Amino acid sequence: MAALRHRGYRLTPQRRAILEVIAGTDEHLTPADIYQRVRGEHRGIGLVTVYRTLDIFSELGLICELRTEDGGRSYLLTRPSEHHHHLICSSCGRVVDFTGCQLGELERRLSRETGFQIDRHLLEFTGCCPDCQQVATP
Amino acid sequence: MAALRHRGYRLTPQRRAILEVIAGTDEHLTPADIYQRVRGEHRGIGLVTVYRTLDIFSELGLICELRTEDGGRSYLLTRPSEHHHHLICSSCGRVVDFTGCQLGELERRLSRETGFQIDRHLLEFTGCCPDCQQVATP
DNA sequence: TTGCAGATGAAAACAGTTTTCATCTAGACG
DNA sequence: CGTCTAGATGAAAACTGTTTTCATCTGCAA
Repeated sequence: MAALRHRGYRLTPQRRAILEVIAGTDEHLTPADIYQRVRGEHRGIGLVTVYRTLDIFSELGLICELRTEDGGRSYLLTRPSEHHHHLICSSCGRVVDFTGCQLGELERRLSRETGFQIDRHLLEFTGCCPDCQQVATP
Repeated sequence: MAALRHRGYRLTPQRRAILEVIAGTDEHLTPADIYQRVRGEHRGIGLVTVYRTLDIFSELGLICELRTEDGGRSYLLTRPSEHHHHLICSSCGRVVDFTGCQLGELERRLSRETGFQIDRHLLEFTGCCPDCQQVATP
């Protein structure tokens, strides 16, 4: 939260509430989800504010944005602050972070072969989490 | 194109034109791009038809959909029909396919550690292609 | 040919996101 | 403490990309 002030942003109750909601769960939430949850304790808040705040948080690296397959977006508290990727349950939407992608070698190979100067990558695994496997196959 | 008929879809001039446009370039095109190009030779076509056709083609595996960072989508002829990923130039948008991601071991590790039953993954490298590097640094 | 399921295009509906603008307020300063 | 103001907010409107609806058209099997 102090990060906000350091960058010249104000610390408003709305922003505090939004961050609390995101920090209070390990699900990934869409802007609409967040809007609804924040409204519980903060009646008059507008969806616009949620969008604006998410932009700021994500620019500051406090939260991390992920794109779902259908083009929607959702947000998640940045937990491991290091470089990491996501493992997503296609059934319940649960997201698990993992580190250690070991793509350095592949990146070097591609760079050599194509001449691209590679500066980032996106890796996502999708599957069925243990809980959902149980439900699916009784 | 025969793939269409085999699956019970009709072979219409609109569909032919759309596939031609996509096959005629190695850029990835958004629905709007495709619409515009097809209109050149096929005046009355509607954007709706483009959307519907893209859905079909992509379901048939003729083209492959990719999500851009800003949530948009674009399409590309499926060139290597095997499992492959993309290397995208962040400057000009050029897309290069590559195979051989060697994520099998990582997938097994994750599966073991998290209990997820993993069924697919998404890997994308982003960087600056050789042409754009030259333009950027003269 | 003919018949008709499937395909098309126009317009309207929709969902998610961004802009605009008048109003409000966090917090720096006196 | 108040005061002041750049920055923040909320409501409504605008926008963008996509999907639905529906009346009309057409590829193609018989």
